Formats: sequence, structure tokens, C-alpha cells
Amino acid sequence: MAYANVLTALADPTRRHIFEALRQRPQTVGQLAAGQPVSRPAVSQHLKVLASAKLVTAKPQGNRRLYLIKHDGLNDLRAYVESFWSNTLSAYAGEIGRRVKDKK
Amino acid sequence: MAYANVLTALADPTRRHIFEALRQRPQTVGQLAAGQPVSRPAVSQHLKVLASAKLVTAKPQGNRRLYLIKHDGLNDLRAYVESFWSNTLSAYAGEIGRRVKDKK
DNA sequence: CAACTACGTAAGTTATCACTTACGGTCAGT
DNA sequence: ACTGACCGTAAGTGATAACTTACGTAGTTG
Repeated sequence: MAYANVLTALADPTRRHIFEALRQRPQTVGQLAAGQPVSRPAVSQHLKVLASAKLVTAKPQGNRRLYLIKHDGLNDLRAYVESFWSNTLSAYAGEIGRRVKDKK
Repeated sequence: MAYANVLTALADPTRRHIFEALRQRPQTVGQLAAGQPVSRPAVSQHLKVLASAKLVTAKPQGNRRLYLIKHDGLNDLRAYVESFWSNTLSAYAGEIGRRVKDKK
């Protein structure tokens, strides 16, 4: 059920921008805010959501906090997406037979 | 960029329930509404969102509309998730240690 | 034709969420 | 200790979105 938090976290465009900015390299809150059209507190709030979804983590360094991506944070979502690929086809096969189009 | 619509579509819990109900078997709007705690028009609105995200499609059958999952609708999201797996690790290599000294 | 069914859409309400400014706390440097 | 930089949180506001009821439309049946 952890993919639910991941989906809601990545549904927001600003949050995706932040997440993809961290994909390039770890960054502090100020650096992230500089690359976004929103204020710094807004970035902090978004980072809080991303952290609660286990997508990012903070590494305090003196005065600042360096945020970086948790690589295994997408595992649940990945598994969820993968499961649809093989599951629905077989489930549909018994239900409506040949009407499922095989686009391949 | 199509994964954005997919993310927002699957971010809503009710919409996920509908989507996963269709995963079992194709269903009409009335059947879907019977399995959900919301009204039938609400299900119709959710199906509209799912259809615009290319996650489901409708197959009119006489009086009713049979909805079923579009299997390739998750391809963009899948590719998006997959791309993170291999990309971030290499991008992060050697970056953290350098950031410690980096003063901005 | 009339009545019923199944569905989509319009209109309106309410709750949620993303954003702002203001404030408090922590750390480094002077 | 004082000052400034960096950051998180509180409080308040505006917009969005999920839901409701009411209505319109297309198809089926008697």
C-alpha cells in the first residue's frame, strides 16, 4: 500500500520538479527553491511530503540540509505498475476471450 | 510527459479502486458504482479522468458502456519509474563528498 | 408511443491542498 | 554574544477537485 503515498507525492507538478531536480544531484533547500517558481517554505513543505513517502531523505550538514533521493523509494510503485502488465491480460482472457486486442 | 496525467489519475483513492476493480474484469458503470461507496455520477466522472489519461477505454454495448483497462496506458509511467533506477546512482557518484566543501 | 434503464453532464457545495507571509530555532562567523 | 544565513513550522488564504442532486439523452422493452 506504500505506492499510494508515492502516487500522491508525485502527482503534484512542483513536487515532481523537485524530485527530478534531485535526480540530477543532491541539493539543499535553498538550491532547490532557486530552481522553482515557488517560495522556499513551499519547497520545504513539498520535501516533507516527499520524505514521508520515502522518496527523499535529508542529510544535515552544518547549517543546511542536503536532500537526496532514496533509490528504493520507487520500488513499491514499480512493483505495482509491473503487476498490471502480466496480470490483467490473463484475467481478461477468461472474461471476454478473444476481444482483448493484442496490439503487441 | 504523459506519465503526469497517469500520476494524477491514479493519485485519487477512489479512482485507484475503480481501476483495480477493472483489473479483475471489465465492468459497466453501474457495476463499478455498486462496488464503490460513492454515487454513480461520481464514478462516471472518475472514468472520464481515467479515460483521458488513457488508462481505460469504453466499449458501448447497447444501452450500457463496458469499461476495460488499456494495457499500454501504464507504459509511460513504467518507463518513467524505470529510468530512475539506473540513472540516479551514477549521477550521485562522487557528488555528496564534493558538496561538503562546496560553499555556493 | 410510452416507460424504464443506463449513462453522461450541469450546477452547486464542501473539503482539501498548494501557496503565501510571519515567526522561531540552529549553526557558522565575527 | 551578536549577526546573518539556512531551514522548518504556524497560520491564513485562494484555488482546485471530489462529491452531491438534478436533469438530459440514447437505447431497450412492452
